[in-house]
Amino acid sequence: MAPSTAPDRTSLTADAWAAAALDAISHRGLEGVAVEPLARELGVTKGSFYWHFSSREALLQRALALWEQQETDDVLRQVAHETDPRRRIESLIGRINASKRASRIYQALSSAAHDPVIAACVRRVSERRMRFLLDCYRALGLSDHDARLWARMTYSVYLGTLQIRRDLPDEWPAADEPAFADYVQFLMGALIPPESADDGAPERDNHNGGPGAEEPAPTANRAARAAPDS
Amino acid sequence: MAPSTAPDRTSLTADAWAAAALDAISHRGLEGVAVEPLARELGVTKGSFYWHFSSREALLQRALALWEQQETDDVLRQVAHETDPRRRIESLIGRINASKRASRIYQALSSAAHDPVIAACVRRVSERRMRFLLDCYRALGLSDHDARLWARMTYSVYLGTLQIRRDLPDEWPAADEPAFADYVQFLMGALIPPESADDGAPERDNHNGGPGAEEPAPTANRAARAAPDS
DNA sequence: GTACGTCAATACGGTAGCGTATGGAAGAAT
DNA sequence: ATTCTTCCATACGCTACCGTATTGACGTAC
Repeated sequence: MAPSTAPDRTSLTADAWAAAALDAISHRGLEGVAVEPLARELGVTKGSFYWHFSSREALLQRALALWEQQETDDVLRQVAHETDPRRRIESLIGRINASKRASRIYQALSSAAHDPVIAACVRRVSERRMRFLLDCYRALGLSDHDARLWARMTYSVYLGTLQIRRDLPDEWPAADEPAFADYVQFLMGALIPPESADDGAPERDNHNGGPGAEEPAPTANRAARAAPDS
Repeated sequence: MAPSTAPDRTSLTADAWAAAALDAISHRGLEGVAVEPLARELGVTKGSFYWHFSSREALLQRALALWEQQETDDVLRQVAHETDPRRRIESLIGRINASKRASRIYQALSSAAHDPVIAACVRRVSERRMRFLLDCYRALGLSDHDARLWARMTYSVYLGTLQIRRDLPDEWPAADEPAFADYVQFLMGALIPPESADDGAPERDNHNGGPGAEEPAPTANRAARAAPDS
């Protein structure tokens, strides 16, 4: 009878709970992750929850793991196919208007850094993003020092834009307005160092000639780790 | 009884409660603003609170008003004396390392935008900051359109830097390290349009690899330090 | 069928926090 | 001194949530 009511009545996986928890975070913040309200949303009761999880804390940890994985997978899928570092940066800048949900989760977690578990998770994600940018700028031929300056600035712009989009929605143009493409273009000019005419090679080959031809050598090029969100 | 840390036992003003609430926000987030814990911290009981305020909501509103006022006064006090727009921007950039407490409050409030009252307050403060930056860039001779591009980017860098400082403390240099002044100098080169005031496009002839190579902007040298205050 | 594992409903106890009711101490006003 | 106002303590009920215990429905193995 009624084999397909609104939710699948068959069962509930732990990941379904974790996904619901992430949703709650994005909508109501971290404190919105409460067992009983979540159970109501899922059409079950606490009895179900405490079969899958030992505590609310366990749910949070699973949700964090899910988020961390999604966050890295997403970027890998969308940016990794691009090999030219300049285009990688451009692609990242162009994705500045991506998922509101992802940015809400990120900001909620970041502002809940009292919890050391959350803080460590946020830190790992941030480090991966930063390292990705750093590698992009190094691949442009910048020194480690200069690449760090540029990466810091670009990542700041990225994070700050998420904030502006939330705090000043009027200030942020819709993705289909010309002002949006306009601003993205402006950023691409401002956040990518000039060609530096004397240094002709746009992509300076790696000093380690080894895996130059081998495309996915993971040891030499860690630029395939992760980066900003979707 | 038990005046543990009570500075003055005579009485308690509503603003003292509001200040304590802001402190709680900066340390434990918005949900850290709870009547009974705050009362314990202040060495009194709920009886006192509900004499001064009608509800927790009223306390939050008062705290928000206090924050909004402090936030605007702060900037006015520190930047208004500067009249040259270029130096104003430089001064703002130099204050990027200012109060950790203020940035924590800001981020906690921003990530609690479910509450429309908080959202409106955050929005007013953000609008003010943005307008201030906009006026700075306009005063440099940029068109309204271009000034908006630059202001957005600079405010993004500011907000994003607060995030990085929290999420990646290792990535952020201490205020007394040379790397800090270094980065601030880099930002001043990147976030202030070149002197040629007739163009607004983000084309630059400055800095291709950081501030070390050539002499940066002519008026950039001080305002490169600020102290974290809490 | 019976037995067992899976998943969930129900009922219960416990805690933290909000808000109210009431009374009381201390100074000011009379 | 008596009253009034200010400020706070105590005690209470209420709700939301956490976590546990117990039971039951349902499928599958035997």
